[in-house]
Amino acid sequence: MKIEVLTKHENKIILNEIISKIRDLINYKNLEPGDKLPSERMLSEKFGVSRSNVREAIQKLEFYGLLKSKPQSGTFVADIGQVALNGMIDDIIRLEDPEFKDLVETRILLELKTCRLAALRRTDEDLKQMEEAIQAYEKKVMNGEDAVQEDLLFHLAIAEASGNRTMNNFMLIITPKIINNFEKYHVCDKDRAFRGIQEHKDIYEAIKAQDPTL
Amino acid sequence: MKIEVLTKHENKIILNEIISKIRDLINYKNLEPGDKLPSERMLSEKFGVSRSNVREAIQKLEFYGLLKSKPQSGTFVADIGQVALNGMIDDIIRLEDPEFKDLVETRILLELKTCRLAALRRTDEDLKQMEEAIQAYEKKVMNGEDAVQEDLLFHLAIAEASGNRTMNNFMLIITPKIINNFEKYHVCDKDRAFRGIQEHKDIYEAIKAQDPTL
DNA sequence: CAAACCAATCTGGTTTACCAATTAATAATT
DNA sequence: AATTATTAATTGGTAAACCAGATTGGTTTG
Repeated sequence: MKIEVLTKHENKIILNEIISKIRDLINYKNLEPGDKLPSERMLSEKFGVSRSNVREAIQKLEFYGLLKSKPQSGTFVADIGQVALNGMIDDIIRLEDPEFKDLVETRILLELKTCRLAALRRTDEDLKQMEEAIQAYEKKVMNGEDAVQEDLLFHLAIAEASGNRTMNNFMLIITPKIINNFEKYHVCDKDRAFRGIQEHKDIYEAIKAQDPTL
Repeated sequence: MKIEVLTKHENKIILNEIISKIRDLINYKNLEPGDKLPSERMLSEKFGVSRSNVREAIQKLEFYGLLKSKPQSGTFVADIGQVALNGMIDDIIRLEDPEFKDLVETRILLELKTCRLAALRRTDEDLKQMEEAIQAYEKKVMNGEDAVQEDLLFHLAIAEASGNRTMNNFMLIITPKIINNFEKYHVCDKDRAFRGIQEHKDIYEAIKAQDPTL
């Protein structure tokens, strides 16, 4: 078989095609939750693609909880009905890379919520971490240096203190994407950074006092 | 080399170990944003693990936007400073699977927000999708059947109508996990399902009227 | 007749070998 | 000596080979 190196985009296209074909197969064969998919080898042959690609597609669907593969056994349809499975796969295929405004919008939403949760649930250990992050931030700003990283770490510390692992994970996913887009525009002026110090301290005090009214 | 089949958990452990070693290496070598990491082969040799494992670790860090690998060229540190990079990697390693309450908490937060956004931004096409989802839901409930899937699709339709790809993606990630945990307890009784119909219709009308006060 | 056993086969996971694009080093040319 | 051509080595990606656990159908045994 001819070996070819694909770009990230091309790879995404054929990945979606395979996912789409897997969906069609599940429908055509009327596979129900718990049923076994054909083996990766058979799928790769049937679809005319390499097993690596089939594995990639399966792993993606597994990430979204639609399939479940067991070692030395097979890949199985998750405990989700056909209707939901079709809807979700369509959504997954349709899903494109997020725009910057989507990221910011989501980040604001998550930060508000994690702050409130952190105020209710923070441990002393969490407080200590946040305190360190603030001090690092303040030090950088006072020296006139860029403190985007320290700012970020403070917010991640809050997310961790919220005790909600899902939101913490989402914050981790969002943050670097924001940073990358952020640095392009370089929005952070000096005044903003100085105001940031007081803001951070206010948030810290509120969380310390366990007062969720931010 | 001895071949060994690992459980998902064991695999996760060694993955985190490799990630941790990559972080140490970046610190030790003082790699800055844009600098190139040693090749996958060298890393696998240095760490005493297989290249597959190294690739897995790199892909995970790439998912979180900390590394960037270019075909036939190398793997590079993303445009994120050392401080942030260390903080994020520590967070990623520490991150564990979410608990059920975390999922529900996040889902509620996202649904409220996506509803509000959908009310502001929905297109006619979105409305049509939502309408279909409601009808399917109503039909199932009226027949006394389980309608969890249709309920789910309605909420996903809202997420899509919100126009925020990040939140849409997050909803996709959360939903199946919720379903799996949900069906264990089987919380959905008949009365709740019937009330759901009216609730859905109310939400639909509010979004149709572009009124974000849900 | 049912249960236990066994070997052949199948499966997802893992390692190995190989590919082509890229990069560096070297040679050739002006 | 500087610049361009050319060759060799390196790299992430991909396909193929291999592994051991699981499955299955048939056989034997109680």
